[in-house]
Amino acid sequence: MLRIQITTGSSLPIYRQVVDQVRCAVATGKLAVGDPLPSVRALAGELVINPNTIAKAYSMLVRDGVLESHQGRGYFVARQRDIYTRKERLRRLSDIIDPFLAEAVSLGFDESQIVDEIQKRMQKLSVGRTE
Amino acid sequence: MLRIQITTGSSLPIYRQVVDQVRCAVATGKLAVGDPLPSVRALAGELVINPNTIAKAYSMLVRDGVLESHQGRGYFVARQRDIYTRKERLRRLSDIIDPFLAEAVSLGFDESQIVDEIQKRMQKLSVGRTE
Amino acid sequence: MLRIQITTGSSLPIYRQVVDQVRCAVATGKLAVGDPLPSVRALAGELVINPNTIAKAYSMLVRDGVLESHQGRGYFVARQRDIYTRKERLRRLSDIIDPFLAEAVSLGFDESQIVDEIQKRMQKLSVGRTE
Amino acid sequence: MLRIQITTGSSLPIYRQVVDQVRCAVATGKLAVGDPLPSVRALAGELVINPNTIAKAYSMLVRDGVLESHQGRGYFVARQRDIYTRKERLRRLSDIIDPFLAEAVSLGFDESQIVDEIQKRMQKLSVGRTE
DNA sequence: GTGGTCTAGACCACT
DNA sequence: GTGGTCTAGACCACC
Repeated sequence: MLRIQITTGSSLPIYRQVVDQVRCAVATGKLAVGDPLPSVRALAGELVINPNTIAKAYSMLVRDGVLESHQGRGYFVARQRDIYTRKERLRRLSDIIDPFLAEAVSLGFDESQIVDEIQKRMQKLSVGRTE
Repeated sequence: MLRIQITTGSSLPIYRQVVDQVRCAVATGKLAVGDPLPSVRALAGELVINPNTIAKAYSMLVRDGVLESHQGRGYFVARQRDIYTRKERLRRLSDIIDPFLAEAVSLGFDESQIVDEIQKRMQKLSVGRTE
Repeated sequence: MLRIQITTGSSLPIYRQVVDQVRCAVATGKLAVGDPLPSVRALAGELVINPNTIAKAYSMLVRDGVLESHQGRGYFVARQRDIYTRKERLRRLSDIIDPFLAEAVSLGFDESQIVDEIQKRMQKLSVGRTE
Repeated sequence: MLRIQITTGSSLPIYRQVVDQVRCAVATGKLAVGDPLPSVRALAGELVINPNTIAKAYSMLVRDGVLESHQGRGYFVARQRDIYTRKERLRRLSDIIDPFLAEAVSLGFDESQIVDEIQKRMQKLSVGRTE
């Protein structure tokens, strides 16, 4: 069962932390098609946050085709399909790269430092990978 | 004089778009130390947005040491200096790396693709650099 | 909960009065790490001023690392950390010392009187310190 | 003849820099009663700023009883009189001490460091003192 | 309920 | 003309 962790000390909203972690787990293979997710109430209780926040995160993931909900049984990883064309995905990537780089560069980091830090972070994400 | 472009309807707030573009222009040398910026009212008029929005963007850049304001004269590019400690800069970098990577990974990109795209973008930013 | 007082009609802008008082409260331990601040709207209502003015004060305190904001929950005292380099802190100190001394000297006070008064004030600030 | 220096790189408005320096010079005895000041046009030309700015500074000093203007001859240091009572002067001092200390303390400086820095600055001001 | 963004418009300070 | 402060009020995102 996926282990979700949130940091209340972050400026990133809680529901986004949940969405991002589930997406990452699916993208990296930590969660396989058909795997169940923690129930809304269980997860909300464990993280000591409002169940509505989890429900919102899950339903966004359903809307995006990452999860499926089965009435009375819970949420499960959906069969993945490429929703976006390659071009669309690249456009979305560059949309988020530009503000990220603007901030990083003006913090005084150069290309190699940024890439280094990204590689460090990616390795942490990949730990526990099942695939 | 710097040419700023914004897209209303983006999820990125207008004032952030302005901040990012000014930061990039300064970081890449398109704007040099002492260069004046478009006046708050002029830029607001040109972009057809409220002057307060520009004022907010500029004042954030002042707080980050990118610009200086001079009452009655306008905003100017400040002499760049290290205002944040190394630890603080790393903290801010990691703050923006995590949501960025989460989004990129969930778009289906892997580490090498993300790094590739970042390197491409960085090269484009450097083109036109004066210093 | 922190009690903030402002004097309209002062030459010091309202948002600066708020910033200064919160800073003092945090620096002297009257507010501890994690303590919540009055909500933007509640404080604005209590002081009978516009919420935007409080929002401006709080967001400056966030940029200086004194507070943290959490969407939908409120503002909280942040874990204090050194965000500015030693050089930058000295630069900021000298920026405020010169106009302060110019004013004090022109009021007819000499060095020892100014230092005396500062020491008195500092002792008052430290009274009530918790840590 | 008094030598006035302004830094356009400061956030302190030019007219305030002029006012403060004249006041300091008078308070420390660098300028004695009856001494002439540089003419508005001469000083404006020397500092490469708008004559109105100097005129404004001088007329504020006249209003405060620091200078006297003699039609066609220029501005001169006025016979000093105590405009404010001791109580009033102390009130004004504490008015400016509080925001100053709030900022200094939250920059991480303690009492001895602040006093040190003030003593350094005061020595610089006193250099060239005539009295 | 909370904070975040943006608008429209006023009045003041500075050059 | 420039920026700085403040108000009033809207709409959205988050919990």
